[in-house]
Amino acid sequence: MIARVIVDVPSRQTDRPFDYEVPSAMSGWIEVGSRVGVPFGGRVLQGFVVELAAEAEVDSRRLKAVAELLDPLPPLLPDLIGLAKWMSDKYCCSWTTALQAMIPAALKGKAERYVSLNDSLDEELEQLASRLPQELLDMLSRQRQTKLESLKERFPQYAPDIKAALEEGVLLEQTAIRDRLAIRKVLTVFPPADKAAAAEALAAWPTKAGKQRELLAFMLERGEPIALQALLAEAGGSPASVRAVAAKGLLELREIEQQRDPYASREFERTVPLPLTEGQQSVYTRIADAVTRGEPQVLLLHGVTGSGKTEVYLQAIQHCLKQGKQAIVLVPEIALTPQMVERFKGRFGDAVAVLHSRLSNGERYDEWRKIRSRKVQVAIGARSAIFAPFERIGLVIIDEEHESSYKQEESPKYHARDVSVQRARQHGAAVVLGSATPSLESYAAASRRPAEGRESSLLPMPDRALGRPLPPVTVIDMRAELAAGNRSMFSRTLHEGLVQRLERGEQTVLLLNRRGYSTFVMCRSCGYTALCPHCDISLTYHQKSRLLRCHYCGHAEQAPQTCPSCESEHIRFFGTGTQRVEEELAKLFPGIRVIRMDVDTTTEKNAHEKLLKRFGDREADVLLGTQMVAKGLDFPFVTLVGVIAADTSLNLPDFRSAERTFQLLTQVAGRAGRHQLPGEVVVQTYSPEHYAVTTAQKHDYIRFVEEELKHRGVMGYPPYCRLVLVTMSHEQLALLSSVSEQFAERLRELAAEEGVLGPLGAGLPRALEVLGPVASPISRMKDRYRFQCVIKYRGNIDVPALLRAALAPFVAGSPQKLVQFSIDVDPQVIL
DNA sequence: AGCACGCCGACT
DNA sequence: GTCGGCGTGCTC
Repeated sequence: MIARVIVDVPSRQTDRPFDYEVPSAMSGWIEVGSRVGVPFGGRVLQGFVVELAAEAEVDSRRLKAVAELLDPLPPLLPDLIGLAKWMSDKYCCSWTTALQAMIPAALKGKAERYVSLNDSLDEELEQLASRLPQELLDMLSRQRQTKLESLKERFPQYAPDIKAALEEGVLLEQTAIRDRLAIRKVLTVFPPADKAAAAEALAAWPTKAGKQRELLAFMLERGEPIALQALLAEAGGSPASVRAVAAKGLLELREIEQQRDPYASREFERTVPLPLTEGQQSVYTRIADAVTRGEPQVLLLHGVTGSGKTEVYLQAIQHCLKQGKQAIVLVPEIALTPQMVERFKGRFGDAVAVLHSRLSNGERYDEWRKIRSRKVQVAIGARSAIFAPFERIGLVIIDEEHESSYKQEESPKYHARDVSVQRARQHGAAVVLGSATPSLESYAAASRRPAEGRESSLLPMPDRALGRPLPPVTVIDMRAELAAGNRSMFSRTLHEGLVQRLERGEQTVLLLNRRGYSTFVMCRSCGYTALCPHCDISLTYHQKSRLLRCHYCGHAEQAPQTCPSCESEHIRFFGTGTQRVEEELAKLFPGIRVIRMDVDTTTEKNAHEKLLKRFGDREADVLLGTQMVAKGLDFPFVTLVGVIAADTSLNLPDFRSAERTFQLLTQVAGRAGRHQLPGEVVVQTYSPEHYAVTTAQKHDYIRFVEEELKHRGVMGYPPYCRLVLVTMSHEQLALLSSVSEQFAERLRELAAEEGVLGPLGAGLPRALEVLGPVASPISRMKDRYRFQCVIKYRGNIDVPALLRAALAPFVAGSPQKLVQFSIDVDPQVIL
């Protein structure tokens, strides 16, 4: 039998299956989706079996055999192998890059090379002693297999001799793929087996080594095993002292396996389905129907904030499970709060696996294994949870489908929404896109007139579940505030609102639209700003470490005391916008309790959750933060939401800036007055007449869409066309400039040959434009200059194929001289 | 990505 | 004359 394998080399030339003989011992085990180690170009690499065949396509003399099978249960399933191929076609990445995105980091094995003595060659071995140090030979005879890497590390000067001995065959080399991480082990200290002897030893303990004595006494007292770390924390002492006691045979120290379950210590109160409102019921029926029928369908659930979308999801999933199928729920990373997890665990208990970036690699691996081993039927997680290895998916839910975090910024630059639709197609599953502010793309797709005899795929839920009205939104023109002599960052209305909440003991959420604010350094005398020496971008000031850091390349330097340019002392560090707001709040409202949530305060593990819990327990009056306070929070005592500056995101030169602003305002407004107490929203802006602001004020999504569609149509942006962003980079500006011109020219030629080159505005059903090349918004990064082309097209054009053809002349050559191309299909930001 | 093969400059 | 630079091409 032949296995066709995609090897883990992400290059264009190796982006195809290679044939391998399957050894008979593995034949029952190897399947499509198996992870294997295969010999490839003189070394062993990890790869995935993408096909099994009876006959090889290459000459049998060239055929090699699979070296090892890495998992008893294939980590991938045939449908995922196919999905990866689809992704590599659509997003112009290699097949292996797409495959890698589907497995937990723990399974990204690397080949390790081992060395051992060739025992069959006695004479030569003796001769070896003259060339290699005794210590090295001892090491080899002691352990049967020694890592080549560690040998090279310990005996760097003998590297050539080792290499020669390997070539002669006196030393043998084996390769094996080692996973990055296996089952977790914890060093644990066990109390003495022979208590009496230990007690005796303790009594007769010499005056020296008092710490060891203490440790032993502690363990005798305790009588149960304890993790080494915990022992040191409780009883003091060092690992060395524990080892010393263990060496005397009075304690035992060994590793024990530990199961990682991030939620193991938590009890989740079971909940039962709530009665649905009329609006929820009809939406539920449509979804349940689609799941039952098993036809792939995409439904857009447009429900206002607080309309009870989650309850509909929960009951739809329940229906899906009853059909014997599995369900995947995608949420934006930031929204996967304990509140959210609790709702799913509360309804489905142990049938849920939770996958999010806050888990350690090991925890994520264990959650993933629950899915693969069929122990759970529901997976909830961020973007990559769409690759959960379920075999029979009935329902995929994408909550807050408009969120930009569903697009992966690194290769493979996939959009989880599009991947979901493709995966659902393979399974006959329904996809439910849920949002209070659907993306224009999804809304346009869903509101197209349904095919004959079909119902619309747009499911509106215009009413709030608890019957609370949407909160009134007051828009404050900050220009008028200034004219009236108010130079504070709080308008009089917002100030008054805060005073009232403090008096009544209610809570306020303050949103700072962080874009536009930054943490840069500027000299007030000469205007100098600190820039990264490797990237064309200002450095970010980190208050904690007093360092200036580059966001893109990691460069860090001391923050200067005086201006490096004019030596003035008027150099200012503009802290995060939230810090400034916090200071202002403290000044205006002495004694106010503020919880600030931004990148600075949420870096450590679970910080996000702890802060929210404190706010939920009413330990603070104000929750102040960036975008992260706008999403999915539900606190009954929040009656005021203030947006400090609505328009910072409006003025960005990106075609989605109005949409982003509308979404943000609508989302954050939805945080107010969700329960018994009525809420109110104050939006401060310098552009009160902008349609993104006025429509958000009226909670009028439809009106916003109409207005925004007009603009998109005029400017030629999605959903009227599709975009591909090609970014090219190189150290040498001149070379980059010439290559990028040639590439754009070649692309236009190829498009012309296909008969599709032409302006989008001419009303042709198929048209493609190539804009640029121009310098990228960040024109230099990590010492490489960056140019970009934007491709706009409409109609059924195989753009990836065109791109591949246009790239062909530029992929050969030495890596140093090669211009790097990065292709982003359906980019979120082009600026 | 590595690694071998192959054709032109500065050395014993 | 040779060692080594890295351009080119292949890996089942």
